[in-house]
Amino acid sequence: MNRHIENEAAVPEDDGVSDRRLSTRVRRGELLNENCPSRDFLRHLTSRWGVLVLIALLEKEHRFSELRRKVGGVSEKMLAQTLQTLEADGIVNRVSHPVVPPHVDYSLTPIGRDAALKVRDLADWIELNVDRFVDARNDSHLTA
Amino acid sequence: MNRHIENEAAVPEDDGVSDRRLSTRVRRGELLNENCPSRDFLRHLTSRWGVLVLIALLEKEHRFSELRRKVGGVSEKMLAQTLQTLEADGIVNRVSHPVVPPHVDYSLTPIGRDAALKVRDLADWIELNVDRFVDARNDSHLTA
DNA sequence: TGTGTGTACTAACTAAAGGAAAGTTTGGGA
DNA sequence: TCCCAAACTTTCCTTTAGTTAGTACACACA
Repeated sequence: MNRHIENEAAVPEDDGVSDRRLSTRVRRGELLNENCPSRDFLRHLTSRWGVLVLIALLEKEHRFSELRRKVGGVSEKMLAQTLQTLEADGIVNRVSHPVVPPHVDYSLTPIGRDAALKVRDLADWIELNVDRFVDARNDSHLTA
Repeated sequence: MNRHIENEAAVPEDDGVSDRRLSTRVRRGELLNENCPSRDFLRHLTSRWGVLVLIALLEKEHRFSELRRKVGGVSEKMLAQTLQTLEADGIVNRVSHPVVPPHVDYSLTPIGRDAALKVRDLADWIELNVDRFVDARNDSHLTA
């Protein structure tokens, strides 16, 4: 059965498959539409470990185990998975030097750097305002 | 209370439990540290549905089912959970009118609005650059 | 009178994701 | 000889996300 909630407002005649007309289909605010392709990139860029990896890579390129040590709390599995996702998105570069022991360098692509700067802006703002957040959280508990 | 950010690099002796000395423990860039309290807010603000809820609430306050319809793809359970988390963080206000059928309004708190603006900046930038992202993703597949 | 609708949830359950720890491969050092 | 290091992968278990069904109450329609 058709469980999808159709958006009666838009998409007059679209088969939902045409990737070439993205620029005409997707306009600002389209993120709220379930099928918006930006959602994937947003999800990857704002993923739990993705954010932290991007911030680390802004400073300089890193090796895998360097990132592992730098990004506190990340497991090897999740770091590998996060890096693979970001690489597939064209956000990070992976350069493997075929030596023993292995040596792999991760760095940001041009668009990856732009995106990482945006992500870091948000992260920095949160850190600078963390006290306001803590206060707001406490207030909400008192009110509740 | 001195909440200023310390520049000191070390903090050599810390039991990891003292919440009162956060201001001395946490400095800019501390997000990469596993215990940084900003991480929770970052996680909540950048959560899959949190981002979209914040963007929707920037436009105007919404009722629960209004959000449900607006944020495409969200389930009632996840919407409720997301809203509860954001409320507990002091990011959204919940106002329940005791009528039948139920009527509950969700809106942004002051800090929630500030945060939502930052989040929307990032989201807008991604939407505006989605074509670049798609190209970068395709390139990475060709290279790989 | 009965059936159906809308609202804001919660409970129960299943599928998916996350996380801890061990295994893999290859060469070099103690 | 045994162990280690790097960059993963695999296994196993826990946590989270998602789906479905259900609730209370009022109103609309037939």
